[in-house]
Amino acid sequence: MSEVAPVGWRERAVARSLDAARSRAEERVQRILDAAFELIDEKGSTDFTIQEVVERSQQSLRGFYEYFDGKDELVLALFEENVREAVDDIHRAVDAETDPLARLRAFAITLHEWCDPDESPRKRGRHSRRPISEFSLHLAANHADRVRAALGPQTRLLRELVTDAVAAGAIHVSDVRRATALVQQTVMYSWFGNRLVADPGRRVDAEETWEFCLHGLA
Amino acid sequence: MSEVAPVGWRERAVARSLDAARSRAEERVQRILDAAFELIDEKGSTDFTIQEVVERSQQSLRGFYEYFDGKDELVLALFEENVREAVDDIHRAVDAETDPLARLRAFAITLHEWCDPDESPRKRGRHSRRPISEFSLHLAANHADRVRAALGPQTRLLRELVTDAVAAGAIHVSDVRRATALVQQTVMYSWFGNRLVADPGRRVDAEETWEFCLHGLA
DNA sequence: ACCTTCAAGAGAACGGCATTTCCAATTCGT
DNA sequence: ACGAATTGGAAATGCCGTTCTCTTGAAGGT
Repeated sequence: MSEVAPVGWRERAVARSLDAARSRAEERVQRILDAAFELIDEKGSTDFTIQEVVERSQQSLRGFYEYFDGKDELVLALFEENVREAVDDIHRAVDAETDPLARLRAFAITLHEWCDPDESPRKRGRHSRRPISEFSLHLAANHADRVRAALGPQTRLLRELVTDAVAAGAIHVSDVRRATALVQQTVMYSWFGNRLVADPGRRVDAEETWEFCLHGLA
Repeated sequence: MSEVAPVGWRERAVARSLDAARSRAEERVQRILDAAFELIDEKGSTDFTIQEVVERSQQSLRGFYEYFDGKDELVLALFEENVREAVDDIHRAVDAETDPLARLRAFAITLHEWCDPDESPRKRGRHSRRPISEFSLHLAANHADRVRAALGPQTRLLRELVTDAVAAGAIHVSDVRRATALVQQTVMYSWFGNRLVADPGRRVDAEETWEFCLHGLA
C-alpha cells in the first residue's frame, strides 16, 4: 500500500496506522460504490437517494459527504469504474487481433456493446450499464471536463489504434485526434440516436455504426 | 378558429364563447411559453422554476398546471416550438438549392447550425438554443416517443431529400430510413461529442460532420 | 487510571422546488 | 340576479440533497 517501506519501528507503526486508516477509508468508499451499483441495478435508473445509499452501505450521511462532494461525484465515480472495466474488456478484444484495421474494428464493436444500453443488457454478470450510460449524458453536459478525464484511457487507446491503422495505410485521415473524437463519439452515442427511431428493426447496430465510421474516415 | 360556421344565433353565441375561451387559453399558454423562453435566455439554462414562470407570465400556479402536466411538458412544448422554427429555416436553405446532393448538404449544414449550442450562439434575434439542446438529451432519454413525434417533420424532410439524392444517383444506400436516422442523429448530436474534445481547435464543425455523413453513406 | 481531543455516527433540520390542495372570488350561462 | 363551474392566490405537502448539531467512543498523552 505505502510506496516506500519504512525503516524504523516508529515509522513502521505510523505507516501501519496510516495504511489502516487508508484501507478503512477505501473499504468504506467501496461499500458505498457497491451499494450504489446495487440500487442502480434494482431500480434500473440512477434516481436512488443518498439516504438509500448510506442505509445500504451501513454508513452515516455525514460519512458519505466525507468521501464524496455530492451525488454527482458519486455517479462520476461509478462512471469511471465502468469506463475502467470497459477499457479492460476492449483491450482484450483488440489484442485478439493483429491486423490494424481489424483491431480498430474490434475497438468499435466492443465499445458499442458496452455503451448501448438497449442492446445485450444481460450479458455476463455485469452491472446494467443503461442507467449509467443515460446519466453520462447529464454528466457530459455538466461536467464535461471530468467525463473527458475519465474517458482518457479509452481515448488514448483509440488514438493509438487509429495511428497504427494510418501507418499501415488502412485508412487515411488528415487529423488523427479529430478522427479519434469522431469515431469515439459516433460509436458511444449511436444508441442515443436509436432512441429516436420508432421501428426497432431499423435500429443501427454495432456493425453498421462501425462501417459508417470506416467510410466516413476514408 | 371553429371549423364549421354556426348557423343560428344560439350556435353562434356558443361558438363565440368557445372561441373566446379557447383564444384566451391560447394566449395564456403563449404567455407561459414566452416567459419560459425569456427565463431560459436570461439564465442560459433550463433550471428556471415553475414559480418564476408563473410570476413572469402573470399566471397562477394552478393555471399553469391546467395547461401543462408538469415541467417536462412545458420544455417539450418549447422544444417542439424550436423544431418548428428550425424546420422552417432548413426548408428555406434547402429550397435555395436545386441539385439533390446540394440540397442534402444544405439540410445537414443548417440543421447543424441549429443544434450546436456552442457555435454561432448569437445569430439573429433568436432564442439561445443551447439550453434546449441540452435539455433535449434529458427529453430523449425519458420521453423518446414525444421527441420522436416532435422531430417528425424534420425527419420526413430529410427522408425526402435522401430519397431524391438516391434517385439522382448521387448516393447509394441500402435503406433510406436507416440512412436518414444515421444522418439525423450524427448531425444533431455531433455538438455533444465535441464537448468531450479538450482542444477547441479540434472541434468538428458542420462541414466536417457533413462530409463524414456523406462518405459514411457512400 | 484520567483527562483531553478529535474522528465519526445518527439523524434532525434546512432549503429548494415540483406538485396539490383548499378556499374565496369571479365569471358565465340561464 | 342566482347557482354552478372556473380561476386566482397562496399555503401546504412531499421529496431530496446537503448541512448542522449533538453525542459517543476510542486513541494518545501524562
